[in-house]
Amino acid sequence: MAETKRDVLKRTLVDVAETHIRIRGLSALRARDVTKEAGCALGSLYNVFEDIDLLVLAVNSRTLTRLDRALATALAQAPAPSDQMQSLAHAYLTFAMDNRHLWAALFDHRMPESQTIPDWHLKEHETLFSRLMAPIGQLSPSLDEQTCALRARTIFSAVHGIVKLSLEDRFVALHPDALDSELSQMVDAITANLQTTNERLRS
Amino acid sequence: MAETKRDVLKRTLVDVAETHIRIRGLSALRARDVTKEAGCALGSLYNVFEDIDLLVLAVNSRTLTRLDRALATALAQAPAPSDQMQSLAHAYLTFAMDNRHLWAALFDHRMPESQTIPDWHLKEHETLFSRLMAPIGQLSPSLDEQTCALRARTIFSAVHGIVKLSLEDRFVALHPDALDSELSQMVDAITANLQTTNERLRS
DNA sequence: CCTCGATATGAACGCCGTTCAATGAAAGGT
DNA sequence: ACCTTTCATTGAACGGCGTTCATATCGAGG
Repeated sequence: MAETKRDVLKRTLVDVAETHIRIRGLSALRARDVTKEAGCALGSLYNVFEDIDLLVLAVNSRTLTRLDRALATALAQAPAPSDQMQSLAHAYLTFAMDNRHLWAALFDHRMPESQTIPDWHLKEHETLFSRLMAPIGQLSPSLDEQTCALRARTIFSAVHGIVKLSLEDRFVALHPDALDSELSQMVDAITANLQTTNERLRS
Repeated sequence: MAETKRDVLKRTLVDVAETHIRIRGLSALRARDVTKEAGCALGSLYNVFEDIDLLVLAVNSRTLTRLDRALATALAQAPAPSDQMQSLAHAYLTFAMDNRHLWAALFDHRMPESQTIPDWHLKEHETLFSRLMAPIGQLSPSLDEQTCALRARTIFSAVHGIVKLSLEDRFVALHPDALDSELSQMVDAITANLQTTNERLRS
């Protein structure tokens, strides 16, 4: 099936919105700006997307895909599981710094008034967590899959918290080297804990 | 100096806004709703606050005060530094769950267009971090004060990340017991790491 | 009782996301 | 070639938002 004109417009709108968010941030995104730059009428946006939030989700979907590729690369480049943990965390930090606004949009965007995020998009987020499961499983082979998934989510959240608060305007900016070293230290603590947990379970 | 009418109105507006955020969340806060419920005209809000963001900061300031008191209590109730770390983390989780919208507002609120957060409010946030410094200093006496403050910020961020992502609508809700146990595990990992760090530095 | 500075008011403004009647374009039938 | 039917496109208009400001109201001092 060929690409319809509708598909072309849809892609153009996502392209324009992505560029806007990358440069000016999510909070500066305006339906009028996007449609003007895409060369279509204001109303056309609503022929293609239900509302502007679904346009944002389309941009976030792209960002998640790129982020996941970065994590997969980081995973492949490290040999031992403890190296993989470090590699994943620092790849996450690097991606966040290189894509500040697009990455922030992943977590800052809110659906309006009790409208829920579509399932396909939630699953894209879960993919991020699951990247951690391989090294966790190797460091703690005694963990069953469900516990492993839970642990992956927790560790992701901790690393995410460190990166997020560091990059917010709310707080005094940290020296990049200090941030890097703090993150390494935290991942070390987590990795060591996974290993001792495994030893406790084996005995 | 007596409390002027202006002060009374100011307190009433913060009271009303606080209740609104507690019940309906920050994103549902409207200048018209607040002033109507406070029994004053729409414009009166702007005689007392520069804009609605400073009203939100006033509410957040109250929340930070209550949160800090909860952390101080948690700290006082635990004897050993490792217990204090656990106590602080769980007090944070409890406060977040008991004050979901007000607590979320602390981190979800954004100043408009490159306007910066006032210094007095930034300092209130820093107070939170510094609550961690006592137990960290005891677990790792070799750390100098600056490193200690840095570490406090990192550990706060990690715990915060776990609590924040768990309570977001974005992801599937976790069973409260599982969340509690994951948080304990993470704090254990961090505490153990602080101790081994200290031993490495002493040798 | 009047005067005048300070305070309170809410209609009006500009901007926002969203809607929808009107217009235009494309496809098919005769 | 022409009409008809269907569907996409358009942008003025709508309701809701934070914010402003000319005007009305108040209250203390003369």
